[in-house]
Amino acid sequence: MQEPEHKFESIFTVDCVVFGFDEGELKILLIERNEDLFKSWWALPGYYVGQDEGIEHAAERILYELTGLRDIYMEQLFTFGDVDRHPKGRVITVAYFAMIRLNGQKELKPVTSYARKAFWHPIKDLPQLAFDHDKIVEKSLQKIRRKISYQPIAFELLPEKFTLTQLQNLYEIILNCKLDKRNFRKKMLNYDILKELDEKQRGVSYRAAKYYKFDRRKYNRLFQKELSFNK
Amino acid sequence: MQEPEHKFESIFTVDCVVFGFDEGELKILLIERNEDLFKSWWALPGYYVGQDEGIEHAAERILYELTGLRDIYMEQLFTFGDVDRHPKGRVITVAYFAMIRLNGQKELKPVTSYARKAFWHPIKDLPQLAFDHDKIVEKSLQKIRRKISYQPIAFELLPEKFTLTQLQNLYEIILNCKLDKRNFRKKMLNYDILKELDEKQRGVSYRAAKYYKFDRRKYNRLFQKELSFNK
DNA sequence: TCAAAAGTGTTTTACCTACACCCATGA
DNA sequence: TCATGGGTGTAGGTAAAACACTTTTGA
Repeated sequence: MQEPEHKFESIFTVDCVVFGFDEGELKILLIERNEDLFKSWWALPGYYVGQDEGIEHAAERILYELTGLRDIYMEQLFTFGDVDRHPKGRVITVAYFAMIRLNGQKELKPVTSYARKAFWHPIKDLPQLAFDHDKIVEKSLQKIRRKISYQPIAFELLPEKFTLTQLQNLYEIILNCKLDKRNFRKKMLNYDILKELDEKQRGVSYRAAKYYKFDRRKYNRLFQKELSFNK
Repeated sequence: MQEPEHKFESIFTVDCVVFGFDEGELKILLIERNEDLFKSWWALPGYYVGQDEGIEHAAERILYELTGLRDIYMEQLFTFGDVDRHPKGRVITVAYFAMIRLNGQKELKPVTSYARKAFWHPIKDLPQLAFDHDKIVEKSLQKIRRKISYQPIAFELLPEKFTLTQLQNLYEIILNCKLDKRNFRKKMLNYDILKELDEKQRGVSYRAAKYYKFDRRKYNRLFQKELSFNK
């Protein structure tokens, strides 16, 4: 199987597209690079995979180092390996995407030095990105658009308690279209994966909305069914 | 961004899961290895990615070398990089899957020497596979099961002309369940992506079935719509 | 009392499901 | 004429889509 002219070694990395939802906007986490290469450019948080480290582990580690968050919904997205994607040589990157709830906190504190800062950027208004990271972002957007319509990943982005309107806004932003309020509610509540709480919004100058939370147990049951396909 | 203890180089490869449909069975193409490592074991066709070769290109090249086929539907599946997936060191592999029409030909001639032989194996009855290739096969099966229900990739497996019953059989085999004949036909024809041909089966000792072919132009229109999601 | 968002039902339409018999063909 | 698979329609149920007004709250 070896033909030496084809065999070579490559550096490989992971890059993470971390989605958050805040101020009514879908955002992704970018770092400002502190390296000679693409110095001061914005880039996706990414890093070398360790010699004795699984890829998934590397992705989780990087996310932790940048955000202090663990146990986050995370999924492999795609592997980008164009010959010329890295100016200094062949670097193959495995992209992951993650979705986190910001819970109101405005800033995440990186615990590593390999980025000068980490900031949330609205997806609508991204700066120019280093390497082929714009391609990676584009692909991850396609992915969550498709995924949201058959799996309720949107909940990962919302706070523990949320109103149906907040949920609908999020769907509208991800799918980039208006949804009908009554139909949306009917459909969502029909899935029977939301638990209505006793609590209501407070301090709003309009009729207070009920809070709901996501019922992961019920969801798992539903998703089992979804996997068994439609006859 | 560099922290030397994390940076290292890895060999990387592509592996292809090539699906075919023949004798009423879903099959995948396996090679018999001719290397010291896993000698004489069955494995997915895979190979080192070249220094100046894109990953996708490598996948296409390998498929060509093993089957003589080009311009095949092919898609990146997943990247497998467990630390211990290769006994001789860290090898990361990008898996692709492909679907080809066998057109009645029983054998494909590899044009390389890195496999002793290449054979079609029924998916129901696979031999033990080298490395973690069983995991890769499992993942690709999940993928096509899901994909077939929102994209008509099944056509790639059938001959140019096919009967609705052949198409239904293929769906049943991939989805692993019985489908209702009338409902299946109604739904398929409703998609309006099949062209009815004048031709019929010949030489069969029962009522001859009409041949259809896949209308890629109409399909593309449909798929555009599908991508714009449901309000 | 006003502004702003919450909350609520019905009708129409399309699609999914279940189900059984006659037809055409070659042996 | 027989065996084999090809081919067809309908009724009932479920989910999606379209659509507008009343309610609650604080300022």
